Amino acid sequence: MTHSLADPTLADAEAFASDANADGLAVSLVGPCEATFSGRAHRDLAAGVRQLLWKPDDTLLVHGAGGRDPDAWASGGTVTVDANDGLVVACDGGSAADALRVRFDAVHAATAFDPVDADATTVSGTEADLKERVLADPDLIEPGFRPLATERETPAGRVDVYGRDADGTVVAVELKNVRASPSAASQLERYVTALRRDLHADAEVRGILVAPAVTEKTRRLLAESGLAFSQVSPADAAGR
Amino acid sequence: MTHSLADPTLADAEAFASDANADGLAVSLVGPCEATFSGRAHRDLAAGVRQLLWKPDDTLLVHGAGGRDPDAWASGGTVTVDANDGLVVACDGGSAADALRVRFDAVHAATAFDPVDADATTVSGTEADLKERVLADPDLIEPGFRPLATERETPAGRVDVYGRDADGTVVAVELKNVRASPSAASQLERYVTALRRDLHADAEVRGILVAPAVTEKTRRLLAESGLAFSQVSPADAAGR
DNA sequence: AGCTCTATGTCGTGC
DNA sequence: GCACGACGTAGAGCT
Repeated sequence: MTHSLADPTLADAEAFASDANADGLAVSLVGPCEATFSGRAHRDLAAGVRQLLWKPDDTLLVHGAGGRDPDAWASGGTVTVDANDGLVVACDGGSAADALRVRFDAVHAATAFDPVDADATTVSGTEADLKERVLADPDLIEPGFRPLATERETPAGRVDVYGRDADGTVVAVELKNVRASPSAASQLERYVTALRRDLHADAEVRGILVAPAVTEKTRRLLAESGLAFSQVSPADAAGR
Repeated sequence: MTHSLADPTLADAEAFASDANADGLAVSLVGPCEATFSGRAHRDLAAGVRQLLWKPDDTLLVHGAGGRDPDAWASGGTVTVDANDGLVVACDGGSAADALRVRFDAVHAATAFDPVDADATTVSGTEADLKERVLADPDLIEPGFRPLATERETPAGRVDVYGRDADGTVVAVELKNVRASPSAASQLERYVTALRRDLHADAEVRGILVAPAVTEKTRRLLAESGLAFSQVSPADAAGR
């Protein structure tokens, strides 16, 4: 399934890579290369040793020395390989004008393998879990709060949780499972304003930001807008 | 500089990887593995063939069949390798509670190489370029607009460009080099509100969103908030 | 270290 | 297919 070449000629590397891709395999090429990307932005990668990963879905990743993100990448286009002048792996970005071109002077190592699909990966602990948690125990948000709907539509977007507080006042809740930034405060304010407009002119609408924490500036923005903050962590059961 | 092993024993792979890392090299391991991540969220990768890239800065990337983003990753911690029970490459996330553990049943291919630094990469066509462009020719935003400051601080965050229009009215400009979403409108509204509060109570403050395009909902939100939109593309010279 | 914001963000979801 | 918002966002720039 997995096979490799050490120091292949460029012609051999070209055949190796295109055969592997035709077989639905992922290909890793390591060697000195330069690259350019042209699309929404422009990117130039000066000569240096990098790894190119060509996935079966025709995603190209060019990785250098550091960082989680590739130095250059392309996806959603058609990939071509050509060994006429160096080994050129190129991706024309399909509908977008994005184009990536990687040119290897030499290939030190080539590996092809049959990678597992993304559905072998499961994730938990996301905002969806936080929502489940507060719906199961609405008092976490505020004693007496009762949810009426989730993802309620407003002209300004969907409110995460919509309900009423102990006094029967309408409440819009915005959930964040990370420390909340100013954008979360203005997002909530947008919803509250839209709800006030949508309901009767004299309708009172409260807004509560639910998150494990807020930044200082965010706390101030909430206060200025008359919005509340309720501390709830996504995981632990000792909320509020 | 670049060297490889084909189908090494796990002990050999361990020695290969730790030696290479000690020499400041990047290491690629391909083979059947499973992995778990525990931190801000949880992630489980069922058994399957993947590529692990261990960069010299101790970033770990686990890539499967598709997508630009790794199936799992870790950075900012200490990486350890151990071949006692499978080949385990683990990263304790340092200050964060993030921990990634990858366990290989076998290693089909191992490659070590000396990757080029990120400073070999240059980028252009970003929002910074758009800012330069409108500062060089402020009439692109609106005839008569005159910039007074960039990144002006307000209690709600930094205004991209701050100036006055042809009538002398204060203007806050928010730049986007992509099609603008509702979040851009509320970001601009935050700044305008903060400026009105900061300046005299009777101060008039206008807000202009500068972007190549806006979505329909964004256009409506701008109108409701009394904010303007000015179409300027990051690249082409035919603005306004 | 903390905070704010950009990004070729990418990715999922709902229309 | 477009739009919208979350993301273990990552990464840069500034205080």
